[in-house]
Amino acid sequence: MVKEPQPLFNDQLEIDRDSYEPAYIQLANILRRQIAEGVFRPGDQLPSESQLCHRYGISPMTVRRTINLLADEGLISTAQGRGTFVKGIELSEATFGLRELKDLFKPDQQAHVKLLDARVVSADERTARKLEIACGAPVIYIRRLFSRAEQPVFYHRAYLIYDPTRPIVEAELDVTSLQGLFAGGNHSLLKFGTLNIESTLLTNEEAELLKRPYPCAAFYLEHLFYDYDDHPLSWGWFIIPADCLHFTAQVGVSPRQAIHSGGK
Amino acid sequence: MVKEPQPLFNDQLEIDRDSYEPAYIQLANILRRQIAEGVFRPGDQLPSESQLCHRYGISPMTVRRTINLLADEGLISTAQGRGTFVKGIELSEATFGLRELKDLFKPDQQAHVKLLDARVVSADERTARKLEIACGAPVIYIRRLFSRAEQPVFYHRAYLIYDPTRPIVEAELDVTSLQGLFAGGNHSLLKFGTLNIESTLLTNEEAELLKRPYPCAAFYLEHLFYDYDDHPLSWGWFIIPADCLHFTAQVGVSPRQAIHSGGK
DNA sequence: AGTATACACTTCCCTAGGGAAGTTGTCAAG
DNA sequence: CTTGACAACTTCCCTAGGGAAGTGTATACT
Repeated sequence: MVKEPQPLFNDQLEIDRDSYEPAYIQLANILRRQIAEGVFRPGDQLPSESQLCHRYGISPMTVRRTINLLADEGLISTAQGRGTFVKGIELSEATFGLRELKDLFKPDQQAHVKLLDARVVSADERTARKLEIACGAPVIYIRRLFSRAEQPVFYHRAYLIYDPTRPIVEAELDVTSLQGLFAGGNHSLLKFGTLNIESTLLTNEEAELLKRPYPCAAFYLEHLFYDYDDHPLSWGWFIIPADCLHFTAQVGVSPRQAIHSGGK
Repeated sequence: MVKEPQPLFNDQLEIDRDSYEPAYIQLANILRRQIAEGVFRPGDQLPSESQLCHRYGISPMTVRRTINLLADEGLISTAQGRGTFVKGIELSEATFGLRELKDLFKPDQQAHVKLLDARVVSADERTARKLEIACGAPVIYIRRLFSRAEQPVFYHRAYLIYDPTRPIVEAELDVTSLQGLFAGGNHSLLKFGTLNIESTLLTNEEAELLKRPYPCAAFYLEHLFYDYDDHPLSWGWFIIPADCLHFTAQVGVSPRQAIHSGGK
């Protein structure tokens, strides 16, 4: 029985039904902050769903949704019949995305794409295996260099299925296709893709193109895209010098997460 | 108007109420497969929630849950008042995890940790800034080399807050702490952490320790952990040669995802 | 003592709606 | 022709439960 406290700065203890924020998000924020403040520590059991219902005066379905949300975030874990528990931070659960990379593609006045090559070649063994075609079959080969403010930012090589009946060629050659791939809104033929990130050294050719000294570290980002028939459509890779890109991730509850909305 | 087709292998068209699989997951699989098969293409509008209710004979709440699930996956997007639409694949939505890294830490007979250094030093400027302490204040410095089958796998350096009143020292020095950090189950003092991944060259010292030729590309994984008082506790970085680690991710609907359960 | 059962507890999934809020198209009034 | 009201959609959030399934404990029985 807590006596009605002063509504401190952002220190919510009850669900405000008149708020524009949904109840399930408000509850998520309350629990998140309690975990962040150490009210519940890793390994501790959280109040049961029915307890939370009574405590905050909301229906089970809404509580359930909050629990699912926090479980998705990796903050808590649930075990049927036992309870829900606070998880300790796990490095292996950290995830990072390609948002930093997306910024590189952002088109503005300073951005410039130079198409170095675009021709039909015959597939070598590695390309043929990736694209699931016969060795020696014709494929489209493109090379391009992306610069920003006269400074080379990354180098892209790709092999595309050669199929005159399809307009994929122009779409892929187009500068905007890449940018659309990152920014979304491209209603393309691509259904599925796999990505692979490695760390690598620039080759001499790459170092020259990217105007970097040798040796120079870089990210190697490989992509392989499939169409709606589950056939490979394009395979290629980006070479991005180390000074142009880095990835960040977080684990656990950040202080900011607990204060701001933090919804999905 | 499709005429009732033969129930092909795994080609579910209705919700099976006797299945062990929840209805919302079955519906997610149905929609996922329809998207994968091109029944709904990027940009297309999906049937409305009430239509799905009638079509599959389930309640709105269950449909809602499916929609949320697929939206979380990034497969569809919803717009209030307009409808729900199939999204094209977006590279910027790809997420990479650190599971590959977790495997490196997996302790077995072949794994071996060599503690190269563990002593108290005074913080230089960079360390002091990261750990939010005074320049010159004492900190614990540790260096260790992790090998597998006699082959060096990564090199770790870290600076820890020097606080004799806390047992963090032993916990961090312990080999298992690292592994626990990845595998979970550590109910530690750590509340929050930030990670930073870059591509780098091995220094001469690192190359020698890791038994790699120079030059050699590597991942640089920096970590900064905070305790429950929001004070930095440890700062350090892993150096992982390029041949020991790579990250993978997928975008769009993979054929397997559409067939298997794929629920969370 | 050891075993089986019942009970209290948990999470989990689901029903069958109602109402708020946003979008779009229609249609009448100006 | 333009504008504004309105209806018909949509997604979104929520209620107030019920039942299934898993877990742990206390109790009764062999």
